[in-house]
Amino acid sequence: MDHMTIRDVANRAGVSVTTVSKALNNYPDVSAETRARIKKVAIDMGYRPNPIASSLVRRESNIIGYVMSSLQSHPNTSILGEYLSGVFTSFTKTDYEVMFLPVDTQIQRRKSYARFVSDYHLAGTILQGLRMDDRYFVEAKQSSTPCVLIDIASESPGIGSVMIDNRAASREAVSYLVKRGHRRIAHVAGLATAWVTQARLAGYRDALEVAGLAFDPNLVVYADFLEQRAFETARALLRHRQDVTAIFCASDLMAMGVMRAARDLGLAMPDDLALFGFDNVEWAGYVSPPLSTVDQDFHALGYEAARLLHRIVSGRSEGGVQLIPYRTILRESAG
Amino acid sequence: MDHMTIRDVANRAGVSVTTVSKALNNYPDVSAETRARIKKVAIDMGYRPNPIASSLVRRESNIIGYVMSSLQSHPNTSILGEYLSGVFTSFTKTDYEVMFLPVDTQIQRRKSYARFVSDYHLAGTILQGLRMDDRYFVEAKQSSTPCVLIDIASESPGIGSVMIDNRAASREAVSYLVKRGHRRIAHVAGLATAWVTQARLAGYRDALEVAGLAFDPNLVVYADFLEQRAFETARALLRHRQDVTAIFCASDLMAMGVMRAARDLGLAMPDDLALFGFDNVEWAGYVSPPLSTVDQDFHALGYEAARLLHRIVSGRSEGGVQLIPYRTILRESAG
DNA sequence: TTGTAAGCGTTATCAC
DNA sequence: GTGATAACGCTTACAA
Repeated sequence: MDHMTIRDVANRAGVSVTTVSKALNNYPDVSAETRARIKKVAIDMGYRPNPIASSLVRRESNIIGYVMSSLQSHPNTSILGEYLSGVFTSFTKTDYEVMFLPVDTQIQRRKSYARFVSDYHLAGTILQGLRMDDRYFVEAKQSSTPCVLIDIASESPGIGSVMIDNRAASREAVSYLVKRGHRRIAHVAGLATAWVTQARLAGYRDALEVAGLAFDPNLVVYADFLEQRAFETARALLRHRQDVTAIFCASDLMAMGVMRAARDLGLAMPDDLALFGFDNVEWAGYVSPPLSTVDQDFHALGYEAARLLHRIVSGRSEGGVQLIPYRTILRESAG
Repeated sequence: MDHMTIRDVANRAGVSVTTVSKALNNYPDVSAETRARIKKVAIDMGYRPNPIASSLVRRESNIIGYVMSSLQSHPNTSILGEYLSGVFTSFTKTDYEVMFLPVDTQIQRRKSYARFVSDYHLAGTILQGLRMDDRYFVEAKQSSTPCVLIDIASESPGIGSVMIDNRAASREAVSYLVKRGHRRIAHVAGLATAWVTQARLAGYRDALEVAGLAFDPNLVVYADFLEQRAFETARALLRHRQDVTAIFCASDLMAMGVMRAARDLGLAMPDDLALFGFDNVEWAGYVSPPLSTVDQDFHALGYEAARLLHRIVSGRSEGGVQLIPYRTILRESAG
């Protein structure tokens, strides 16, 4: 016998398959006594229900989809492991499995989001790394399958969002630079189509406004979260605008590019140029000078995303935006 | 109608379900004409076979499992995205989906490898980041389900392995240090239970032997692939053994720890201490001094692992060890 | 070459 | 409370 089926359990327990199914799924219309006996038999036999057969008839699986964009080109892949770790830590209490659905221009998927979801009757999805203009993001919003977005705030009902308060975090970082006496603070922004890019830019402007400093559009450059582009744009900026004494970067990796540019131009850090990053990636404290940054707990983001999704799936939540705590990390780079 | 079934196609095409199934699965006993007609109808209707129903009867799914260890604590998670990207790029030509099976002491999975595989009738698995003493590694070897190991060489028949030639790569790196005149070269090794740790250590010894240098066990320390442990062990080593002028690290992250130790002790790099890393992670060229290292193409590793698995699953390969090219990257840290 | 019918292992419906 | 029976959507002997 390859593996036990519900029939085997039924035979052994001397009841019908129906009763076994009901007992194991905790239906109310089974006597406590029978239920206990059946459960014992099932455990003794090492019976495990076949999730595929179950999915077929229930038209819903216990699989959730982890949709992620830019697997290949995105520089912050180091974070992926943390996200996933959080997701699994959360799901370890449940019986969910996680299926992977990468969305990448490189990896041309034939399947649409809708098809992926319906093919496997996914219970829900978590979407991470998507940009505002991603096809899958639009599809997910229209789909009736529960989903939780990481790092995108969505007003749509029934959709969950998990993120830190990017705007407040950015405001804090830039305010710190202001407090250190900087008056010309540039901002190396990320990818324009990323939701967080807008939020962090807004926080940057907030801080300037609070300090009574004028916002200068020329001091904002977009480097698409790429080290090389940050290097290039920052170098160009620092060459033309020697009044700039501090830079707030929307990611640590871009901060690396700025550091490289500073080195290239012979600027000492933090004396000639103060720097603030974002993310607090694993090596942020090891570069020289150690990088001041905003710590995001990616594990917690993944954990809460999974938890929220689970609540939505089981009807215990309506979705909405959930904020995760962040921390401002002060190291030498910001002076 | 929620979604098309094979019946709808059969009705529309004026044939039986059986014939549709045969036509769509390219069975020989269907006339070319009927097959063409059926396929056209299916496409016109936007029909997609239900993989769950198919799996139930075929007792095999088109899902492969991506088993990975140490999701949380492992420092090299930055590499995960590259691996996955490669896997998906390879599978994009097929109809496989990827299910995630993290194995972590933190994330206590109730399921065994065998159960995971049989519950979903996985077509095969890719195992990455496992250690030699991992329970799942042992189980996978015993299982009859095809699997491919990344970074573990296995002699078992029917099992595939994909990796770079770690031993040769290490020998090359250390030989370079020898060529630069170093005579006392230490080795910061990784986790003792990782397969690559042994291979890299062997390459280190090879290089010493070729150069006629004595192997000194005291010059080998294990830092478990952790930055902090590398920092501590390297600092202790460098304090007691001031004759050491070069260090070969089994990972770039550990090399960061060594850099920190050198800074701590006031050693200039590469003049007082030359350094060689391993992996060529994204930021390896951005630290100061830029790190000499061994470039692993993690994307290619993932790609080839998936390709090999696909060949094994379809009976076109027996498994075996497949080596991926690597490159030695010389930067300032090695002098 | 095509179709009939019997499953795959569950859950849902509705009698008893 | 419990149990036949009919699905779920597909594949596959076996007939025709």
